[in-house]
Amino acid sequence: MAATMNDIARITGLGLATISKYLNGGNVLPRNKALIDDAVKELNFTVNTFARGLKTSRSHTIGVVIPELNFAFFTSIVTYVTDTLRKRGYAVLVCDCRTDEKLEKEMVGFLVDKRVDGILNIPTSPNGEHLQPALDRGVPIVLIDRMIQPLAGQVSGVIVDNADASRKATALLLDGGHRDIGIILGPKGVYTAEQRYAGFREAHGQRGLTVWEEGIVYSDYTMEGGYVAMKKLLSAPQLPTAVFVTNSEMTLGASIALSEKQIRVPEDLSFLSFDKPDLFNALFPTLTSVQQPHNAIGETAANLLLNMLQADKEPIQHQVAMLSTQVLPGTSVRPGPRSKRMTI
Amino acid sequence: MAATMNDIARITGLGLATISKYLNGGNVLPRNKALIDDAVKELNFTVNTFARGLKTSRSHTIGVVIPELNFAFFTSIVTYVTDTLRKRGYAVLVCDCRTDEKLEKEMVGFLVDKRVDGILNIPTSPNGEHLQPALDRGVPIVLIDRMIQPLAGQVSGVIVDNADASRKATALLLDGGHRDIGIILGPKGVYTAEQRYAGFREAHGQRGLTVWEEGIVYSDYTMEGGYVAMKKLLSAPQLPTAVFVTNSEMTLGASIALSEKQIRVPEDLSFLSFDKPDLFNALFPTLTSVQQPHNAIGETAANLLLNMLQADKEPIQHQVAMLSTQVLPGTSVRPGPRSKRMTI
DNA sequence: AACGTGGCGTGAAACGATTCGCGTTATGTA
DNA sequence: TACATAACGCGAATCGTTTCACGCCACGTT
Repeated sequence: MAATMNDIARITGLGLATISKYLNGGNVLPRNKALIDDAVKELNFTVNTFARGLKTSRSHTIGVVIPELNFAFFTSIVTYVTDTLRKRGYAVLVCDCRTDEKLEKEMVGFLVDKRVDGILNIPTSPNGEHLQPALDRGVPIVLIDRMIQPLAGQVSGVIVDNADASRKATALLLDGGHRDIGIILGPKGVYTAEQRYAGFREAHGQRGLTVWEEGIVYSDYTMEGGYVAMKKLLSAPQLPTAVFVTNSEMTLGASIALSEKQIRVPEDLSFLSFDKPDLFNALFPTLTSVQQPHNAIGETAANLLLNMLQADKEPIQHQVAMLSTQVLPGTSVRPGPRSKRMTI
Repeated sequence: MAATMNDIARITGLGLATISKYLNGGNVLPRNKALIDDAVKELNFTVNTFARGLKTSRSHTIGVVIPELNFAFFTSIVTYVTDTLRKRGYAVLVCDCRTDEKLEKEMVGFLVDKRVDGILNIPTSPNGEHLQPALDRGVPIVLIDRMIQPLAGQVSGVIVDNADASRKATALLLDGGHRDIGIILGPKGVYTAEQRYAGFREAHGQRGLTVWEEGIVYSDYTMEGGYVAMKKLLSAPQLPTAVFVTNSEMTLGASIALSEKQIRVPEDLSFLSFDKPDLFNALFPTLTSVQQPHNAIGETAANLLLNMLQADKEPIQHQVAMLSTQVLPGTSVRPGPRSKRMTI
């Protein structure tokens, strides 16, 4: 049914090799260019990706494995990644593993069987075992957002400097005089949560201050979790003077808890978020936040992978790109009661 | 490098045809089953999808084109669709066209070139031209959430009865005595927005009531849009006694506007939402809403497509599945001041 | 005892591109 | 004019499955 290169050869009178060469960007006489172009249009020809793949062993398809498609940050990354790859002719197979390690492993296998040229992964499993099938088959891998130490040297990665981001955010609060700072974190054991926690402590340490341990709340990066966590902070005997929420879903939940309790920001409480999506702008115009460069993360990851695919024979150079964040000033943070707590 | 069926044939001493048959679920002597299984394991063999595709012209890959990956409803559908399809061995290429008709068309072409076996589409373009390349090549199509009349008979579809849903929701308010009802709609011209608008009018008409025209606000289905729209309703000279928000993003935005203005639900205002995600439960435990069966929508769409793929030679029977919604009772709606407005 | 039947197995011909190693032609130089 | 060189074109093999058309064998039936 569909037209093949043989049909084009027949119509144009050219050889297969010539047509193939032209279709792949090679040099051909102008007359033949035109001939082929016409024939392609007339027959509505497109290259058969199966046949091409069979010869070249390349699918021009990339697999993306993420923990949850419902999380704004992940979705955003997927969008940028997909855009960048599609512009280079790559399609993207998206796999949401529901934060399930078993499912994640299954999906990597699935993608490998589908013969993807590379894999992008925001890992759920902390140890990286799930990627073994891909490594075994030499499928290039780029991790995003979360590192896996045991895999260093075998994969590339793109992360933001989470500890630094958290340090900067905390510093803003501490230097504003806050001492009783609440922090709502992601799940214990998740790379980003640990890093952000570390930065929080470091900022205190650098200033010779102790951390207000009661203010530390581990949650789950969901809107609901943020809501519950904020409620918990607000119902404790001692209230924080500032709260740092470490992702955008939780920020949404937390802010709903705030307005429920009629707590004014920043009059009653200073409020700082991690990663404020664009659509927060109208809602929380004053919100101070740490911004992750979503676009850059996605593009960098895609480009890193594309480079690995280019480097045909030379041994691949794995690298980890660390992107920096910036604090986006708002008015949701104001000076706190500096004197309230003692320095060490 | 990778093992092929030839290797298996060599090791087991069997013919290619036998191995192929077994691998595709055919009957083979138990002894040979074991032989093949062992060899497969030993060689770490997996079928080469390129070669298979070349012979069968099937990629076992489905393309999904949606307007925005950042919208909870769409993402949710993608998740269910992907799950259902993966269980049947199909991979999913996800394309977010950013509500851009030109991009949407481009993506359909891209998917067709990638030789997807079928396309699932929540259409952005209202006329369906963008699907022509797929139709020309006989790629089965299932539309989701939004119908395209000119394509009737050429594609299948899965929608919910939006008019009915909206009618039921509106009826709840009207029968509760509300007359000045605000409704926050999606963009004019978008299928679901029009349908929900129609249902809103019908509910009034059925009761011989006139619509409070000032309460109709077209927005854009975003959180930000819902926020702005609600603010607009609240700043008009005459306030609504109830507001119906027609998607979940806008509900979130609208409810933030409400708490900003310290408007209590349902004391000051009755509030009804369309499609409340699970994670709203903790935040708005009392919210009354119209529920769309996300899971069923995704599964039905996937299954409809799978059926079309099965029906190998017989002419495909196109059908449109219309799923129903249900009103999930909460306490965010309470009787309104029945007498305030006159019947016709 | 002859014969039909059904279950399994096999060889070889596709599917439609890419690519290697050569041939042919045009161009520039001595 | 002859010849080196570059530019371009061509034929044929090849990638790894699927599938068609048979062949073989063991049964059970009459």
